[in-house]
Amino acid sequence: MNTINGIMKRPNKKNLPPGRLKITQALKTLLEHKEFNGITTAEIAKNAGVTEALIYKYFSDKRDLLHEVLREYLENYGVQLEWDLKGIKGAINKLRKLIWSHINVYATNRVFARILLVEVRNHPDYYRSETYKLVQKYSDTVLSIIQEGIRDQEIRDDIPPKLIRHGILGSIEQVCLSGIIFGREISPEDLTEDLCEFIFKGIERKDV
Amino acid sequence: MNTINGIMKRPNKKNLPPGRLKITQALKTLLEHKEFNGITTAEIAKNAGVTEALIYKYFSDKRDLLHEVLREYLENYGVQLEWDLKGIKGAINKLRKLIWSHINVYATNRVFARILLVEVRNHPDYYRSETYKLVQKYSDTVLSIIQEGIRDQEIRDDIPPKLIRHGILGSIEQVCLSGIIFGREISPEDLTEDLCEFIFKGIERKDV
Amino acid sequence: MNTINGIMKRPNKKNLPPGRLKITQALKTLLEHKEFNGITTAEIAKNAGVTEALIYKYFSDKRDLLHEVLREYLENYGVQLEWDLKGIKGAINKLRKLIWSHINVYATNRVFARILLVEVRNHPDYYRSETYKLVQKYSDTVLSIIQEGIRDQEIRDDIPPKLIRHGILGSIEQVCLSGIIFGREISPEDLTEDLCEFIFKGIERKDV
Amino acid sequence: MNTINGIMKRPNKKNLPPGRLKITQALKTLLEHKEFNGITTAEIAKNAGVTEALIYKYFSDKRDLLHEVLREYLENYGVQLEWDLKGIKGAINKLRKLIWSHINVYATNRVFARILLVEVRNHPDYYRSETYKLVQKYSDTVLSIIQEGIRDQEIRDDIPPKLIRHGILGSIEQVCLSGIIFGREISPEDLTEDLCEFIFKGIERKDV
DNA sequence: CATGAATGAGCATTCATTCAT
DNA sequence: TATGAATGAATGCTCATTCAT
Repeated sequence: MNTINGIMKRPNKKNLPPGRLKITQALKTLLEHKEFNGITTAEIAKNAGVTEALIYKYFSDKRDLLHEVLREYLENYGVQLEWDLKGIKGAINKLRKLIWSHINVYATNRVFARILLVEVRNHPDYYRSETYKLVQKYSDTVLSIIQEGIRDQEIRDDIPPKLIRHGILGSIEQVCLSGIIFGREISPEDLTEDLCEFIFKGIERKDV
Repeated sequence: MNTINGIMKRPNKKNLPPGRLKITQALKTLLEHKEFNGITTAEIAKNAGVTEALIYKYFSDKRDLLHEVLREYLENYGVQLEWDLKGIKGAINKLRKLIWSHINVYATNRVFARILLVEVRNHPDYYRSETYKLVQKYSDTVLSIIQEGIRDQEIRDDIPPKLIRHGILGSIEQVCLSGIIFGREISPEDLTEDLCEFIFKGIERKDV
Repeated sequence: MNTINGIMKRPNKKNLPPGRLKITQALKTLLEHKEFNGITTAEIAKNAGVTEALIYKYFSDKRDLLHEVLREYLENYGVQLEWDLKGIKGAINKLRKLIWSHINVYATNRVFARILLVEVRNHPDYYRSETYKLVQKYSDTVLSIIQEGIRDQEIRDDIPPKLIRHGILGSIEQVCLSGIIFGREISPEDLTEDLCEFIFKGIERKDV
Repeated sequence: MNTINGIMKRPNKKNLPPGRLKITQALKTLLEHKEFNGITTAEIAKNAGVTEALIYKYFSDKRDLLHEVLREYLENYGVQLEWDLKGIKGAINKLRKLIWSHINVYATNRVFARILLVEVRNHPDYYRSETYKLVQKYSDTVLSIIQEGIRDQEIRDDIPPKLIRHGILGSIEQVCLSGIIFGREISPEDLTEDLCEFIFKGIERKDV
């Protein structure tokens, strides 16, 4: 089977031009130790072994390149999540797994986490990008699990589903953020445990 | 009495040159909406209504200006804290008030909080600055309250005091950080409550 | 034959980018009337008909540009000297020709002389530059002629060869310096005559 | 007697304002280790213990300050020379003493020498300054000694006196310049000896 | 006699971006 | 598919100089 650790290889990754791949890879590598604004196009090109001009052949500008890198991460996470949720029954169980998956991908992909939480957030062009739609799609996934839970009477129906979603995603960010910014360890298991205890106490339906 | 909200006006603030005052004020204002690296000296000067050169008459460079602004905040908070702790008895009670004071100053001075938590932390020159000594002084204050608590048998003596301090200050940062970065509300009362419950359960001495 | 005054045209000169050529040429021209520190990058760029940024594409900084210009001169002189020494027999005769060549290149290339004698000398980065190695190579050439002279019993063997070299090169500088700084005429023939009389009287071996 | 090493104290030196004295002294000190263009007004003021503004109370600009410092040296040298020539008989003997005096003042006052030989020469405002008149006066002194020598038939009358003067002063500069620029020792006795031998052979009248 | 406050013009250097080939 | 050459608009910072007091 064409998988690595349960992650499907994207088939189109193969036929992307080599220069393009080198560029995105170079940015990822550089982002491990520097913040995006501190990285120059010259640096990216040099690390990629291509010329600066090539960046502008494949990406409309420097931020667009960042969005594309983010998109790769998001797509991988999308595939991963789909895999992770397979065979799980019940909305609460699905949410628990999703929370773990989310925290885990932040814990193991600091670059991904940092791009999403600190690099793109304050820039309006991000919200207009194609990449942002992937985040919205993910957001929709979370919402539909919650709605499934309400329908199946696992989750209280007196809190607006979107508020629940906001609570969940906000909490995840909150517990991960300082770990990401200050480079501290993030323990997916522990954080998931703490978070679920806290969240589910509030949203789970107390059967009559 | 010469006070505002219990904060003594620094008498020397009056005889600082007007240009200097305008510059620090301009930076504070700009920091409300932009991050430090995105603010240019030209912008600061224009907002202050002075020339760029004047910045370098009063500050050795752009970062030094940032440190000076931070110092003003720190000095004010130092005075405020001293006031706040007056008349409070018992280490636990003092710590509770200190935690509230700390969270409150972050909640009401977002610029202060952002400088301290995100702008200066990664830059080594900060740790060599005079300003950093104020932070250390504050850190010492926290430590001496903890030691007082241990001595008076309010606080467990089997955890190293510095570890307790690290836990307290780290928790404060953790709960405030996402509020600060994403510009969300911070409720000093609620956060203090949550935090104290969590912290004091761990450190308070169970009387035999 | 592809020569000018016996100097081989460097073949790689042709395929240097035009902008780079324009920049070095512009600096050479400006150095005829101004000292290096008084020349701004803006001036260089304007004279070259390029933008200031291009200077930094080809040279790491302003002084590096100066070193590159100096290197061109040194390389040309190196080629010239090799040519000039061809077919000359005897160390004393070679030294005489070398002295004339040296003085002559100063006399005809004031810019070259001024860079070498007044612009780079006091700056430590020069001594770390690649260009400086060319000067050392030249220095080695002089030394080996002296050693040849000692071996062939043309030159006294009771003075350390390096001291002899120091005397020769120091004298050349001394007699040329005021001409260069005050823009006076330099007569290679006369100066060589005077210098050789003085130098050779001291170092030539009196046959027993 | 009101002298130091034979140099008359200028009586007006006493009633110059202290700030002015501090400024000129500061520049002299700084010139020992840095070139004039590399010295800032801020530096001068700081070293003098006064404010930058005061410089502009006493001097019209930075170069004017330099000229004033030069003037002090020139005035001192003028007084010294007058003293040195006292009681000497014969133009040739006077010239010899003058040459020694000139070289000696360069040897013992590097700052003076450097100002005169490298700092002011290329700047047209120097030639319009009051200070330049002192140099011309000195030049006149030399000329009149030469004319005295011609009149007394000590010196050849078939070379224009001004050409002789040019030769003498030019030679002095020539032999001192490299010592000054490269910071080498200057030996007044030896250089005077060499120079006089060379010069006097050319200009002395061979009696029939 | 001296200062404190402020400035205008300029400096070397950087960087994302463009375009003809 | 990729490059080499070039740029325009800043950027942080410096410095001689002015002027009211």
